[in-house]
This record gives sequence, C-alpha cells and structure tokens, in this order.
Amino acid sequence: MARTNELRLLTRVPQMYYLEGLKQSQISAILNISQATISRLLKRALDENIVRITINVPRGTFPDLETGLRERFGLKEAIVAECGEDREESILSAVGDAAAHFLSTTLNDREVIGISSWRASLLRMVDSLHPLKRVKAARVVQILGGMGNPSVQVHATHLTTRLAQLTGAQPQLLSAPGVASSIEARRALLDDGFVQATMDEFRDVSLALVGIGAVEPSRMLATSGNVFTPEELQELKDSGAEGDICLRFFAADGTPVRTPLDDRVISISLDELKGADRVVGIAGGARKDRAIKAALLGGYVDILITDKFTAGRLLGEPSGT
Amino acid sequence: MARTNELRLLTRVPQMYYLEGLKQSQISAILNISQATISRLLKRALDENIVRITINVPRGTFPDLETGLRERFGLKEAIVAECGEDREESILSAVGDAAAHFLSTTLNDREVIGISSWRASLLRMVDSLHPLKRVKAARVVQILGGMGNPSVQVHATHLTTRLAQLTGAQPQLLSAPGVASSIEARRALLDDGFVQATMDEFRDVSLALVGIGAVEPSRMLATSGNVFTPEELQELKDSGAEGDICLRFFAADGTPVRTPLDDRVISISLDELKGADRVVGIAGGARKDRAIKAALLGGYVDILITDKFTAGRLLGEPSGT
DNA sequence: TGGCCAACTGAATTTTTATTCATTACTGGA
DNA sequence: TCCAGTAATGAATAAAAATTCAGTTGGCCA
Repeated sequence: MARTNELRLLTRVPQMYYLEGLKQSQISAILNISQATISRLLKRALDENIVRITINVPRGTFPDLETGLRERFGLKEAIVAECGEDREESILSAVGDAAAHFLSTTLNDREVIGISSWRASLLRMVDSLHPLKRVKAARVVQILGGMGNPSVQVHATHLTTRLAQLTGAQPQLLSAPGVASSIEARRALLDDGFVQATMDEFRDVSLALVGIGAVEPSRMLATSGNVFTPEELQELKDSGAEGDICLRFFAADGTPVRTPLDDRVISISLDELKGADRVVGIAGGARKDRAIKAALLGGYVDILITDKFTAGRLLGEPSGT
Repeated sequence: MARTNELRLLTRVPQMYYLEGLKQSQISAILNISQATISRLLKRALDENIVRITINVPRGTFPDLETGLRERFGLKEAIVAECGEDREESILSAVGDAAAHFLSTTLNDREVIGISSWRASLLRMVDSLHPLKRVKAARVVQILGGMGNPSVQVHATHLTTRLAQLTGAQPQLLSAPGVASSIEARRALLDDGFVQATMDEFRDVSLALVGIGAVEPSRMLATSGNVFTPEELQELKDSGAEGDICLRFFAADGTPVRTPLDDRVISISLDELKGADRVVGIAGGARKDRAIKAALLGGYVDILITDKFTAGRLLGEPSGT
C-alpha cells in the first residue's frame, strides 16, 4: 500500500510533465514537492518503465538497418536510403540523393573535401546537390586521377569543379590519370608541380567522399577503357582483392592488397584516407556487396550511405568474417 | 524523397536522444548539426508524433479517474485510492492512508493546519501518519467544536493534539461543543478567551483538512448523541441540505443552506474556509456520494481524496446539476 | 542501546535545453 | 524578373532540468 501511494506520484508527475506539458517548477508548485524531487521522480518513472518512449518509424526510413550497420561494422554513422527497386539506376538515384542531403546538412565551414572520381554514385550526389549558401568549404580536392579515356577524364574534372562550385570552395584538380602506364610514367607525372600540390593536400582532407568498387564483376574497369589489362585483372583476383577505394585494393577481410598495380595508381593511399576526419562511403547494389563488406571490415569508411536492399544484404548474410 | 531525408533525421535524432541517452550537444557533434537544430528536431518529432510518450498506468493508481474529477469539478488535485471493497471500513483505511501520504509529502514549513473533528476518515489519516521530521507545521487548529458526548469530545481533542504532535506543531484546541444548545449558549461560549483565540485563527488556516458529511443517511448525526433533534434534522432536509463540511450545510448544487442551526454551530464558516490556501476534502463511501458531489459543486474543496468506487460514481452518473 | 550505513531530501550549483535575435534563403504573386 | 512575406538557421542567451553537496533519518546489527 505504501508502494501504491508512491506509484501514484510516479504516474501523476509524468502525466503532468509529458502529457500536460507543465514545467518541473510548475509541478513542484502544484504538488508542493521540490523541483529536485520532481526531476528524480521523472527519472525513476523512466527507469521503472512507467513512462515509455517509442519512436514511430516513418515509411521510408530504416533505423533498424542503420543501427545494425553501425553496430556490426563499428560505423560512426550509417544512412540507408529508401529505394524503389533493387536495380543500379534506382539505387544510384536513392543513394546519390541521400548523400547530397547528408552533405548539405553536415558540411562544416572551411572543410577540405576530398572526392574520388570515377564513381557514378558521387556523380549522382553532385547532381542532386543544391548550392550550399550557408557554409563554405575551403577546398575540394580530387583524390583519384582521371581515367585515360578523355571523356571520363572530363567527368572527373566536372565532378570536382562542380562540387567546389556548389560548396563555394576552391577546386584542386589532379591533372593526371588514375592509372599511369608504368611505374616510370607515374614518377614523371608526380614531378609535375600541380599534381604534386594536389597530392600534398591529401593529408589535409577532412571529409572524404568515396565510392567503393568491386573487383569482380566490375563494370567500371571493364568499360572505361583499357586501364587494366586482362592479366592485371587476373592478378588482382588471384591476390584476393575484393574491392577498392580510389583504386586502392583490399581483400574480403579488409586487409590491404598490395600488387604491382599500386605503384602505377595515382590517388590517395588507404593510410592517408584514414587520416581524414570523416570518410564517407557512398555505394549500393548487389554487384558491390562483397566489396562494400570488405571496405567496412577494413574500417576504411566512417560513414556509409547505401540503399535498403544492400543494407539488408550486408546484415542478412550469416556473419562471415 | 526530400521529405524522406528529413524524416530520417526526425527518427535518428530522437533515437540517439531518447533511446541511446545522448545529450543534444553530443548528437550535435556526431551529426554536425547545431544544438539548436537538434532541439528543434526533437520538438518536431514530438509534434509529428514520430516520438510517442505513453504512461503505463500501474495497478492501483487511477489517473483517469483523477483527471476526470479534476476536470469535471475544477479541482486543483484529486487523489483516488485503491480500495479492496466498496465498504466503509475498507474505504476509510484506503482514504486515510492516502491522505496521510498526501500530507506527509506536501506539507510546507510553518503551515497552519485546520482540522475538522468528528470525522472517521481524518482519524484514520492521523493514525496512519508517521511523524514528520523534515517539516514543522506552525499550528494545528481545530476548526469544529467537539461533540456533546464527552467521549467524542475526547476524540476531537485527540485528533488535533495528535496531528500537532506528528507535525511538530502547536495544537490549538476549540474547547467548545460543535453545536451549542441555543443561540445564547453559543454566545456565551464565544465569550471564552480560548475559544475566541482559536476562532481568530480560522482566518490564518493555510491547509484545511475536512471531512464531508451526508445529511441523509447520516450515521454520525444519528449515533453521536442527540446533537440535533429529529425536528431539526427534518428541517435541514426540508431546506434542501445535502451535505456539510464542519456542520456548515449546503444543497445538492453546492449553494450554502442557512438554517437556524447555523447560529448554534461553532466552527469555521464556509467563507472562512475558502480563504485557506488548500482545502483538502477527505471522504468516500456510497452513503456520501450526494454530499461529496454537492461539496465539489460548491467549490468548497480544492483537493479531494477519495476511493476508486466513490470516484467512479461521482463521474459515472449522468452529469447532474 | 548505540553506532554505522544507505537512502532521502532541498538548496545551490552546474549542465543541458529552449528560445530569442539577427540574418539569410526560399516561395509565390505581381 | 523582382519583391514581400515565410521559413530556417546558428550564436548568444535565457530558462529549465539534473546533479552535487551537506545534512538527516531510518533501519540494522553488534
């Protein structure tokens, strides 16, 4: 019975506070109980589950998947986008849009943005981005060279300059191919002052926007010119490479895979990438499942932006390595 | 789609705040959103019913009935006690206990308590009250004379002195019968200095503890000596009296009923009663339904302490006058 | 019976949250 | 296309809530 009297207060106080919207001091005055005690009663009501707070998940948001991704892969943040159907086009649009929104709400002033080229998802992001008036990034740094194929080279340039324009930043282009034809060719390219200057910026990147590539099946590698020879691709596969970020490859368990190719790639290194405050991975689609998982296991990404189908697959599979 | 991105935040932020227990400033740091915006998002999530707060009513508490009583009768507070069965004994015990708890948690320092005598419920309250060490009331004033019957007179005295003892206050007894034998007898009694002194205190009462009496059927009036003659009782009924507080009678709609009896009663007047900061009515039982309702309609009581059965009846009846 | 520990309490203080204010962007109508 | 009114934002500030602290009390065991 004594307990009943106490329970009455544990019900009454939250009722006044949460339902009637009274301040603790008002309740304190009405009930002749000190504000400190009101605060304590409220906490106790919460602890004892007399007050329950539930979050009603609106259609099109997936907090469960996001929490699952965060916890399973130790991510700082995961964003799962609603997506009509599980096809590339639909996913690109959903993920790009989500990434654009993410960028526009979380960009800080004077941020140095690093952006990978070559990525359809990043292109989509930039396309759906509205100009950011409120904040101004300092610089947008291209962290992966363009493709040999000139039209793709243009894309890479477009991506960087457009993003710089939208964020009011200075674009810092990397006027070199992502893959040099030889080690020597790479050396020569690195001697270029502009290339050098851009690459020096890699360590200053505070926010990196990157895609995640699949080694197999890779549409990009196959269609965007003869960047890699069939032999090189085979070598990659043989060495266990499962995916890449900025053409830096890693195995299924996330460990970096070093191949001779590394010495021809002109891009931020995985180590430099980890130096960024926030690395945002933007990718989705069944084709990339294994690569994304590998990237997450490798811890290369702090924030993942993906679609609900991919998120489901990343979590649904039996917990492999 | 734009809405979807927004909804995501409206889900994510409350999740972090309410479920993960993060501070707004921490969320602000994690999501790169200003604290002001976090606060606004939380409010919006509440408004849009994405976050729902429900209060789980524990067994033995009756917030619905209490709210009903408060709203229907404009009470400052209503306390409905759990009660095993709808019989006097059970109700007295429940209501007395609830009143004791109420008093012990809401008594202020230096309060002047007025207490009606003659009331079983008040007696019960005092019996279940533990000594209050924390606060000290200033005085306990008996606001209704005792009964002619000496043993009941003792009760009234006991009630007042005991309560004073428990609250560390000075008892202020009213050494006079509640009902004088005649107008002249009343005059004579009022000449007494002690009686006078106590009655002067009536206006200083800050917290009044009163029972509510039923005119018909009234056990108290019938059994406690020949206070009123059958004729007087008949007169009361004829004049429409439905209940009383400290032997001050009122009709079913709460309007005071003046009869010649008034001039023989020695107690606080209804007007003086209204001057108290808080008037606590402590009563229950089917016998008193009409009297309690009348008292509530008359607005004589700020706080009602009753049992669940009585509360149900007070609310359940078709909304009478 | 006394003494010690744990639990409560309210006042004061610190921490957290809500709001104000000034500014800037967006929208719809002329 | 331009403008007026609406909405949104962050920094600063006011307001509210949580916590610390110091002091009691009550129970429990020696």
